[in-house]
Parts: sequence; structure tokens; C-alpha cells
Amino acid sequence: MSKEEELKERILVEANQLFMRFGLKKTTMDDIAKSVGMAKSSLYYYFKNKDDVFESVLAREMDLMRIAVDAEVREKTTLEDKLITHNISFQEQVLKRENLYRIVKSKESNPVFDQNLQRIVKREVEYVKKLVTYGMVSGEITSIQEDEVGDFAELMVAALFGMVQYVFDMNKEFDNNKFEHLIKIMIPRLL
Amino acid sequence: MSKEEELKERILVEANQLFMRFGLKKTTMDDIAKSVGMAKSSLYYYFKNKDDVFESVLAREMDLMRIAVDAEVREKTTLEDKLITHNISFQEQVLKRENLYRIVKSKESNPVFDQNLQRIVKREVEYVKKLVTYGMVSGEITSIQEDEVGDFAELMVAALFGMVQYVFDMNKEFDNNKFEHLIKIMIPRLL
DNA sequence: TTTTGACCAAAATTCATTTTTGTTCGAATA
DNA sequence: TATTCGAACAAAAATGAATTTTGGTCAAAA
Repeated sequence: MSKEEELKERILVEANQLFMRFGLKKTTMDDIAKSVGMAKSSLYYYFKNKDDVFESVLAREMDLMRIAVDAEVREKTTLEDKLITHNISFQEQVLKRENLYRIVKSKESNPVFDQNLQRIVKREVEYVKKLVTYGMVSGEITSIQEDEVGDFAELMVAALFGMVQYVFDMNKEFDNNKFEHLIKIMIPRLL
Repeated sequence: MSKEEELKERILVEANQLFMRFGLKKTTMDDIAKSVGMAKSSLYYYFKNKDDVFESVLAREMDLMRIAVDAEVREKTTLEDKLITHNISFQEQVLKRENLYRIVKSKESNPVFDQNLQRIVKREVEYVKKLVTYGMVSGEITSIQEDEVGDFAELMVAALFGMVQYVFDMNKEFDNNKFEHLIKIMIPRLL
């Protein structure tokens, strides 16, 4: 990693902590600069503007989430276990970034509010599609049509986000059994 | 219906229209009074305060939704059809009240924001539980344990709200096939 | 029993002023 | 050359006093 990339990374780490703690609006470019230990104007050498910083923070966190989830999913062998693990792990990763998730879900991250959320959802749908497709290729599942995979993935991701939101709204504990239940209910349709 | 109840009803109808059109904050007690054709102070003869008006509007709309959904569900005979119809119909009813739903989901309806949303969710969970329990009593489904009904219902409602939110967030069309799909996927587990 | 206008305190809005903040840029630094 | 910085500035946000609107009360009227 080059010197420049390293510093960019450090900026994103500091910015992420500030965004998570104080929100998007209450975190100023000066706050970020001071956290890193540089002048405010120097930030503009690395990022186009504040939105660019936020977008980059988000992209980085999404990458980290993807890596963490994927690492756990890879340990599993069956599609059922992979899907269960995916949902539990994804939910845990979102929980760790609860405040960031709130920013994305709120209008605070306007005007790209919709785009960010949609990007996250689409990414998850694609990932689930990949898992299911893999299960088809390996012969583990047979009864689902190829053109139904997209619907199935959208459905499962909608349910997954619904459960995350449900837990947020209802102030309930995350219950991994629920996610296991979700998959166990949805899986038989695929076999 | 007594004269008093009739007038209360009219107030709620007018208030509902205003809330849906202008939101909670932008609708004043005077606006509501004028719509009904009475003095502002007269409203306080029928309702404790503005919050009471909104809560009553919400309660009324929830009742209307319940009646509409239930009427459609009753036409179906099998549990599968009942659940499919429930989800499609519920989603249609929410769509008709999109702006009211947005008020409930936003912090605008503070400080009872959480309570209202939770009430709606819980009510739907109870309804689904009732449907499933009915399917158990009638012998239509056998493999689910009695103590699992609650989990199943929570799961389905979370998925249902997830899909409604998904459609809102992604600006997609409502696709009834998706809801049918959802149930068809979840049902086999019950049989 | 129901409705109302007058009334009030609290909240919201307005608006002029000041401060903060995002961004640019040329010079300094390394 | 590649980075960093302070000065500068317009736009945005915060402030605070003055004004208007709004939620809510009440005694009197209908």
C-alpha cells in the first residue's frame, strides 16, 4: 500500500468514527482533519469534498462487511448453512455499524440517500443470487428455475432487511434462531 | 351511531385527509376545525388534544384496514390462500395510506413514534397467528409446534414489512407475485 | 349539551447579524 | 514533484430578539 493510500485509509478510519459518533452533519471537515492531525485544506488533496469522504467511508465499510460475511459463509459447505450464516453475519455487521446504517436510512445523507441504500440492497441481492446459483451448479438444489433465482434472492434480502428493521423498531434482541428459522422455512422450496 | 359519534367521525375523516396531504406538523387544529366547519375550540370538546386527534385517526385507519383485509381473507378457504391474500391486501391498504405510513415511520409523530409502529406490527403478528392457529385447529397443517406459531408469525410479518419498505425504498412497483412467492416458500414448512 | 370568541403561554417563524463550515488557491515545505 | 498549509471567501448555519402562529383553556352564549 502506497504512502498516499495509507493516509487515505487513516482519514477514512477517523472520519468513520466521527460519523458513527456524531452523525454526518455534526461532523465537520475540520473535525476530521484534526483527528488525523492535518490542516482542513489538506483533506482536499485526498478527497473531492465532504460527500466524497462520506461515500468513501461507506464504500470502505461495505467492503469490510462483505469480507467479514464472506469469510464466515465460506466456512460452510451446504447452501442452507451458507444462507443461514449469511443472514446472521450480515445482521451482526449491520449492528456493529448501527449509526452508519441510520445515516444511510435517514434523509440526512441527501441527496444521494436513495442511491446509497439501493446500492447496499442490490449488493446483498447479488451476493445471495451468487450463493443460490452456486448451489444449482453444484447440484445441491434442483427444483428452482434459473429465472426464479432473482426473485428468491430479492425476497430473502427483503425479509432480511425487514428483520433488521423489525429488531431496530421493536427494540428487540437479535435472535439468531429467527434467521435460522427464516432459511429453514425458505429452503425447502429450493430442493 | 349517535350525533356525537357522527361528528367525531367527520372530524377524523377531515383530519385524516389533511394529515395525509400536509403531514402532522403542517396540519393545525384550526385547519381541521375549518375543514369541519366549526371553531377551533370546539374540537377540544371531542378530543383531548392534537395528539389525541392523530392517535384517533390512526386507530380508525387501522380498523378500516383490518376490516378490508379481513373481508378478503375470509373469502379464501385454505391457509395458503388466506396468507397470500393477507399479504397482498395488507400491502395494498398500506399503499393507499402511504403518507400516513410515512408519518408513523418518521420521527414526526414523536414522542409516541415507536408505540404507534409497534402497535401496528403487533396487531399484524396477532392476526397472522390467528390464521395459522386456525389452520392447525382445522387440521390443515400439522408439522408446526404450537409454540412455534409466534415465531412463524413474527417472521412473516417482518418479511412483509420488509417487502413494503423494499418497494418504497427501491421505488419499485408492487408485485403481487412476490407476495405469493413469499407464502409459497414459507408454507411447506408448516405442512 | 354543544359551540364559541376571547385569551394566554408556548412554540414556531421571521429576519438581521454573527459565526461556522466547505471549498479554493497560491505560497511554503519536504 | 508531491504534500501541506494558512489565508481568504462565499455559502450555510447558528444566534437571538421581535413577531406571528398555534395548541390549549375557560367563562359565557346558544
